[in-house]
Amino acid sequence: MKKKTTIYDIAKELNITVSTVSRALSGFPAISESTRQSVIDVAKRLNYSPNKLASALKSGKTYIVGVIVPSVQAHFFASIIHSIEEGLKDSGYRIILYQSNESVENEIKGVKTLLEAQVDGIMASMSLETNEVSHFQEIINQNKPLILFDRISPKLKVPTVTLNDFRAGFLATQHLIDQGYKRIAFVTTIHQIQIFNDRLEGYREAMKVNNLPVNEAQLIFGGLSIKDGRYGAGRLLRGDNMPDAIIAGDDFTALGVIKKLKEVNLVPPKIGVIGFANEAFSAYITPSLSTVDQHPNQMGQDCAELFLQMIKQDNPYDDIRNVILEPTIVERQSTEL
Amino acid sequence: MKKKTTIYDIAKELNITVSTVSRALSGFPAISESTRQSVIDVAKRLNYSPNKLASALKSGKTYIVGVIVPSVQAHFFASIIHSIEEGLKDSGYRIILYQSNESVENEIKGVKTLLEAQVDGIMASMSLETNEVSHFQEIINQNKPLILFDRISPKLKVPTVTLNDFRAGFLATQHLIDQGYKRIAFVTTIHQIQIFNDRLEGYREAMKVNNLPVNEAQLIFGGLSIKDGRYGAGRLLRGDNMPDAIIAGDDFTALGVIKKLKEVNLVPPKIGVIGFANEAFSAYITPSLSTVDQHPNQMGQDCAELFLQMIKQDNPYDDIRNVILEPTIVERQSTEL
DNA sequence: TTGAAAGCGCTAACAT
DNA sequence: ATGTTAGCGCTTTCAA
Repeated sequence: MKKKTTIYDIAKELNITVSTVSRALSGFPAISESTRQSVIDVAKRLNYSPNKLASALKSGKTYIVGVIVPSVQAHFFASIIHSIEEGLKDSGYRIILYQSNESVENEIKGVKTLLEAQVDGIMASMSLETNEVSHFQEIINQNKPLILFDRISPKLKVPTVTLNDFRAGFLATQHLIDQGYKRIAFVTTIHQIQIFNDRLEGYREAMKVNNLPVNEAQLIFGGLSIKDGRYGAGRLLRGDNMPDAIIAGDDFTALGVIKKLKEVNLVPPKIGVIGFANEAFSAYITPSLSTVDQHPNQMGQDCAELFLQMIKQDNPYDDIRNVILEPTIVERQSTEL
Repeated sequence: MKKKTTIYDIAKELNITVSTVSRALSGFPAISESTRQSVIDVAKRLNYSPNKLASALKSGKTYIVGVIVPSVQAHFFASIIHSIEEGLKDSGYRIILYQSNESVENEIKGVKTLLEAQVDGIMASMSLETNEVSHFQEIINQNKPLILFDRISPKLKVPTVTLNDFRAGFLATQHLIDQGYKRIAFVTTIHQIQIFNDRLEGYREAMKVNNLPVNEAQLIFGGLSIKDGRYGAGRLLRGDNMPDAIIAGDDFTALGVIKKLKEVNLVPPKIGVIGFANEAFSAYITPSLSTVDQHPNQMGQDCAELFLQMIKQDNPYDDIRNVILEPTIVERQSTEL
C-alpha cells in the first residue's frame, strides 16, 4: 500500500501551496482556470481521494445526517429512508442509519454514536419502549437539527412529520362500520406511544358518532407482531359476544389475526380485519388485507425538506413546523363483506 | 448553545494536561486511579462528548464499516445487515449503510463516499448492473478489507460469503421433479451475475441427471420483480408445450408468476412455483410459496467474522477465505402437488 | 505516572 | 490570484 495522496503531494508536484490546491478542488471562484485544471489533472494522476474527516474537523460540517428507526425490516420505514435519501441527495447530504430494534437502550446508544460521529443533524422515529426522551434533548442542546417522524413525543419541541393518527383510527373504524360491521375490537400495543393512543381515540370517536358501544374487554393491549396478532385474536375468540371485526395495530399484527381466524374457519371478511401501514405483503396475502396507507414516501420527503430548511436558519429551532399527513384507507378483501 | 467541551476544558479544570485526560478516557493502563476517576467525574459534569472525527483523523481508525447493498427493502438484505451489526457490535465497530438501488452508478458513488469517509473496511453485494469492478479495486489498493457477499464477482480476489448457488438451482429443480413435475421452466435475470448463472447451471444439471429435456424457449431472461414475474409467466403461457412448473429468480418474481397463474385459473400447485430467498411474505401468500432459504443471518455473521479476522492481520489479504453456505429447500403449498 | 509537543489532512482568515 | 499561518480535537512518541 502506497501512502495516501494528500493535498500536500499535489501542491509539491505543482510548486504551489496547499491553500491553492484546496481552493481549486472546492470550486473557489477566485482562481485561475489554468491552475484549477492542472490541480485537477495532478489529483487524478496521483489518484487523490479527499479525507472528509479532516475537512469536517476543520469546517465543523460532516454533511451527514443520522437516521434512527426501529427497524429497516418494516417496509414502512424502509420507504421513508429511501425518500429521505432521495430528498437530500441534491444538497450533498448523506445519511447514516441506526436501528434501535425497538429498544430504548439501543436508541440512546444510537444518539450517542451519531453525535460523536459529529453528524449535522438527526431524524428519528422512536422505539416502542421510549418514554423518557432526555437522550434526544442533547441533540437540541447542541443546537443541531432534530426531526421526529411518525413515532414522536410531545415532550420534545421539535419539527415533526406525522400522520393524522386520530383520523387514521377514525377512518379505519368508519370503513368497517360502512361495510356493515358493528362489534369492532382493537388489538394494539401496550406501550404509551402517542400515535397508537391517537388511533384508539379515533376509533372511540367513530364508534360514538355511529352510536356503537365500545366493549372494553375487546381492546387487547399487547405487542405488535404476527405472534401478538394470533394471541390477540385467540383471546377475542374465547371471550363472550365475539367481535365481527378486528382492527390491528399494524399489518404484521393483522397478519397474525388473519392466521388465527383462518384456523377456526372464520376467514375474513367473515370477520373483518384491517391493519395499518400497507406493508409490502398486505396486497398479496389471501384474503388481501385492508389497511391504512401512511404515506411513507411523503413523510421522508417532508423530513428532508424540514432538515434543509433548519440548517439554512441561523437558529434551527426558530420556526418549528409540524407536518401532518392525512391517512388513506386501502380497501381490500379482508373487509369486503 | 454553549461551546462543546473538549479534553482541553477538562484538563484546565483539573490542572493537568490533555495527554493525561486522553489517557484517562481511553483506558490507558499506566495512570493513577485517582486521576482517572476525577477526569471521568469532570467529563460527566461538563457533559463531555468525544469528537470521534478528531480521534479518527489522528489514529487513522474510524471503527466504521461501510455496507453496500442493492436495497434494504428486500428482507434478505435487511436480515444480513442485521446480523452484520450483531456480529460487529462487541468489537466496537459500527456500520454505515449505502443502497445502490441496483445501479452501478450509485454503487461507484457509494464506494467513493465511504472511502472518503475513511471507513475501516467495506462489505458489499453488487448491483444487478455491475460488470466492471474497478471501483472496488480501489478499496483493495488502499489495503482496506473488502468482503463480498451473495452477489460477488470472480474478478475480485477477496474474501466472500456466498450460497452454493449451483446446488440451490439443483435442489430447487430436484424438489420439483420429486413432486412429479417434468416440464420445468425458469424465469431469471438477463444480467450476467454469477449466482444467477450458477443456479441456472444447477437446474440444467438436475434436469440432465433426471433425463428430462430443457426447453430453451422456456428459459425467460428479463428482470427480477413482481412485474417481471407476471410478464415471464405470460410468455410461458402463450408458448407451445406449456410448462408444468416454473422456477423464479427470486421470491418477488415468483409472486408475479403466481399472480398471473391465478388470473388464468392455473393456481399453484396445479403449476408448481418455487422462488429464492424466503422473503417475509412468502409464507403468508396463498398458496404459500416454496422457496430456497439462503441463510442471510449466517451470511451476515460470517461477513462480520471475516472482517474481524482481516483487520487483525497485518495484511488483510494474506489469507483469503471464501465461505460457502449450503441452501435449504423450504417446501410450501406452491409445489405441493 | 504525567507532561510537552508534534501532527493527522484540511480550511479559511489575513496578507500580499 | 496565490501564499502564510493558525488551528479543528485528538493521539502518541519522547522525555522527565
